[in-house]
Amino acid sequence: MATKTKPAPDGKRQRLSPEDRERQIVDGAIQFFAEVGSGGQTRELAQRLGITQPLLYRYFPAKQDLIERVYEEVFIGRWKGEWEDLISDRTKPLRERLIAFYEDYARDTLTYEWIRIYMFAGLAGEDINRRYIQLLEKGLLIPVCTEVRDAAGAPSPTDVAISSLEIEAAWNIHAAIFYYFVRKYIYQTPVEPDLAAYIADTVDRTLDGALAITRETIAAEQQRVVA
Amino acid sequence: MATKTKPAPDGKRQRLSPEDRERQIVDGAIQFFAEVGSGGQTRELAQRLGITQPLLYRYFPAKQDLIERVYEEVFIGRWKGEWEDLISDRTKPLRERLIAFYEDYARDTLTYEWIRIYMFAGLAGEDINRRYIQLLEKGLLIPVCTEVRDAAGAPSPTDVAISSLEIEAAWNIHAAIFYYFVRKYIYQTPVEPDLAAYIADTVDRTLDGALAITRETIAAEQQRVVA
DNA sequence: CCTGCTATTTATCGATCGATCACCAACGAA
DNA sequence: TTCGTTGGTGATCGATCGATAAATAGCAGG
Repeated sequence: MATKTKPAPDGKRQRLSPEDRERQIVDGAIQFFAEVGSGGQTRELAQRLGITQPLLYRYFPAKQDLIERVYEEVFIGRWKGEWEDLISDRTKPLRERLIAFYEDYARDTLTYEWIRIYMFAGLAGEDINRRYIQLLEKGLLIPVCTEVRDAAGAPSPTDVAISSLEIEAAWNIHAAIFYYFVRKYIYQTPVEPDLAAYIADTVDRTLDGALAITRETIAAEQQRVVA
Repeated sequence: MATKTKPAPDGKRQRLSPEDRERQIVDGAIQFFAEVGSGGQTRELAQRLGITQPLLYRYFPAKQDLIERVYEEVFIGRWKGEWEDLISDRTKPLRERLIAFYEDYARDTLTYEWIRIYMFAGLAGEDINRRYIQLLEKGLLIPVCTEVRDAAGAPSPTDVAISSLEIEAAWNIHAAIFYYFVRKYIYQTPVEPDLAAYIADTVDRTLDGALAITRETIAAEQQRVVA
């Protein structure tokens, strides 16, 4: 991910293979657009890469194409299908699974570049955010709700559909972790330095709430069925 | 707040008092910059206001001055000192106080314009966010921690200093509410439509966690004192 | 109705930005 | 060494943007 860009040793031009150059441009663009947003100037990006601005247009016919490549690489490329298995692995306590997941997720996804590009894209009205949220619901929130049901001794979602408040409870856990990185990388404010402790404590605090709301949902449901 | 802008009834120019025109420009700028960010063009802002672009420069010598006026108006202007009293009013249960506060806070502060301008400003590296967070810590997070201490039957902060994990627990509550509006106004994704129910449920879920971490903090502290 | 003040517009400057094109030079094949 | 392919650069175009200055028009006071 971190391609070391030599700033053209002397004044000479350096000729790279198209694959290497493209990689270098995309990596540089991720850093650059994370810093200043997709409104950043192609000339400044080129300067940081140690190349001239027209060269960008040899690899990407328009600036927008480069931006979309960045979105693709950052958002779609970093999702791991195995996370769903990790969440659903009932040989370990749910608490431990959530902590393990969020430590992994924070390392792979909740980085400086990811958080900032994600927020820039959201503000720009890109639909990449909505696409990602669909991925998140299907691959994380619903599995979490399913496991919370199990941990609460409640019926599985195949018997009683997941309520919107249960999804919101899963969002609460996610929001608490996510917002930590918003504070760190967007507001650039000091945060609790021990990330592992923060994740563990936050999961502890928010998971109990999710278990409670699930029990309430099920109790209300059973009340409804009886009536 | 919502100044009705007549788009110049016919082609004629309309002459307003400086106060009215300035108010109209600032209100329009809040809407406009919330939508597109402070990078939005002065010509487009002027067009939306039904005035010409140079007129903006009669009221604000530079674009940056208008932007800072918007920050001032939105962030500093909307904070209510009475919120701290509401949080600290021990004649009502803490749960009810928090719900009442967040309903008020959501109505006054967590609006489309506020959330978006706040996030745009954060990404732009403005220090307005850090200033606001200082306000938030002093006027909300610390008072909440203080009340959580009381509700948990724990010593007051004057006896045992508030730990960073307790502050983070207060942040968890705040993040859960805040992120709901990020989803609504930045990602523009469907959210639970019943805001009052969402706030009440979220406070219920996150407050118990905060009480628990406070009890743990105090227990660890007392352990330390004994040893 | 006239006159002076000033809110508002018209016209335009200089800088910047995305994009294009003709030209240059690095490297492999012969 | 020569030469062709192609990665890379210099120069520049047209559009856009913040900002300025001169011209215009609405309105109050006489």
